[in-house]
Amino acid sequence: MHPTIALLQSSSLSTVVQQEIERGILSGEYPPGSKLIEAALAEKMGVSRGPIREAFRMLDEAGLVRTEKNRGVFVRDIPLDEALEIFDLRAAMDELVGRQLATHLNEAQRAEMQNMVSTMEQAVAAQDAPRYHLLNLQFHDRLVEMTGNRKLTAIYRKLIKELSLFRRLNLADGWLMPASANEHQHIVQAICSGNPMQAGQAMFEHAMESKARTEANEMRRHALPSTPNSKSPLSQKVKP
Amino acid sequence: MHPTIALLQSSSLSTVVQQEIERGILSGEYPPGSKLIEAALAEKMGVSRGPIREAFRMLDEAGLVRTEKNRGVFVRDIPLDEALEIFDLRAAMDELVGRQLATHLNEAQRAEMQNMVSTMEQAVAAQDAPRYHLLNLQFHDRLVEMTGNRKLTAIYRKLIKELSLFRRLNLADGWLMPASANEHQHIVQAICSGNPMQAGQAMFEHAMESKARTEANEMRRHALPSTPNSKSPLSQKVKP
DNA sequence: TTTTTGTAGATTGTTGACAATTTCCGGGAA
DNA sequence: TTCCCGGAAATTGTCAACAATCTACAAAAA
Repeated sequence: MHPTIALLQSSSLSTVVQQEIERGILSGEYPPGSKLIEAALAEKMGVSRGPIREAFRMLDEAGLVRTEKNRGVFVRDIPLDEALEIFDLRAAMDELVGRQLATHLNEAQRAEMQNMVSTMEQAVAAQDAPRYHLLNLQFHDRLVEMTGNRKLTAIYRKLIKELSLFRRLNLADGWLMPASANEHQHIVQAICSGNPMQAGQAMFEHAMESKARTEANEMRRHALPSTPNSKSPLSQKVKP
Repeated sequence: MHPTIALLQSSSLSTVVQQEIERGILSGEYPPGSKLIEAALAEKMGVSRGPIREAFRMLDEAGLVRTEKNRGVFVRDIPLDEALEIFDLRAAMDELVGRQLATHLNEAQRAEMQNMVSTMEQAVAAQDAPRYHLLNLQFHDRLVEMTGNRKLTAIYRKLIKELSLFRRLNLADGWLMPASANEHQHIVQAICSGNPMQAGQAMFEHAMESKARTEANEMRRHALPSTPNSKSPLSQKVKP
């Protein structure tokens, strides 16, 4: 079946609107804290406000926006303490991933893992931080997916999306790339060794390293000036 | 502020409709697989279809219903394999709970935990299985809540709700109550000992016991006759 | 000056109507 | 009988209009 046809059959307007708004949020087009106006989005996407509102309810339940009655919906701004909580939760999930992969891993999966790791090492050698960041996300997402646990995969992805709303995340840790890459190598080794506890511990510690890095970044940033934000025509900054 | 006023300020129709439908689903009024009809629910609750649809989108994202385009929304029926996946995930989360509680636990929390355990032991002594089941849910929910990790708490509760949709869950394990109660005592001991690894392991193993019990129940049930279901005026059974 | 009040505009909350699709059911042919 | 094909009824998808609420700004009072 043609992909476009399949898409139109399975997805109503609410769904594609939801995906489009979600894309805008994750890409930074609608920054955290900004207000999403039903009428403006409806006109931009050429639909009425009904599907927009339904999409808002999905995004709210997914944790990407927050709704205030009679005031509107706003892109969520994850506070530091909540981000740290999410890191703890993700670490526990990653530990489970490591344990399960270590117990049943086939040859194709082993090859795929090592392939991803060497690709990331190339990015490190090329000093390509953005590419490394992307590959890192893909690596961990794929590992979770390889467990075959669909609920685990779904929730893990939700957590990653929420973490991406913690804006102070992505930058300024470029010089830590080699350390992170080494940890990945260690993870793959532990998983392939077939020792669940060791693999789980490697995953857990890697996740906690990521948490510690983020927290340190945040502490350092507390002394720096505030960053100005661009204003999108569809979103207005809410008053501070 | 008066509680009624605060309630009316925070909740729109979509929210109370969502809670009401959710209550109906979890209470079994709308059994898994049954179809939820917009117009019928709208008339029953005295609102138009708009809020009903918005509530449907929330429930869909929460995993309690499934939506098929142009066909309607159905109460989700969790298959056995997905239930087992959820058990694995919950075990990992419970392990995290045990570890965190063991590292920082104050006196009031310790007393509360032991209080809950002895209440449950009374229910065991009284052979009151329904009461024990309720207390068990409260015990684990409270433990998660005591970690202070809001995201963990929210996701844990979502998983519990989904598991309650796995209908073959609640019955026929009455004679295992003493074993479960003993495990609880062991959990509290481990947490109070301040050893994170031991506490985590106790929680993890308790959760996995629950998984094994459920799986064994399901295997046994495979040879039994199918159970007839009552038909609600607002929900129609979908064809098998 | 500072605070309060009132009004106009903007935005969200809700509803009912209409279009599109699916489901149900009866009739006819193999 | 069984299968396949209409057409009616039921149900969902979408939209536009109206009501309720909030926001912003200016005028009036302390």
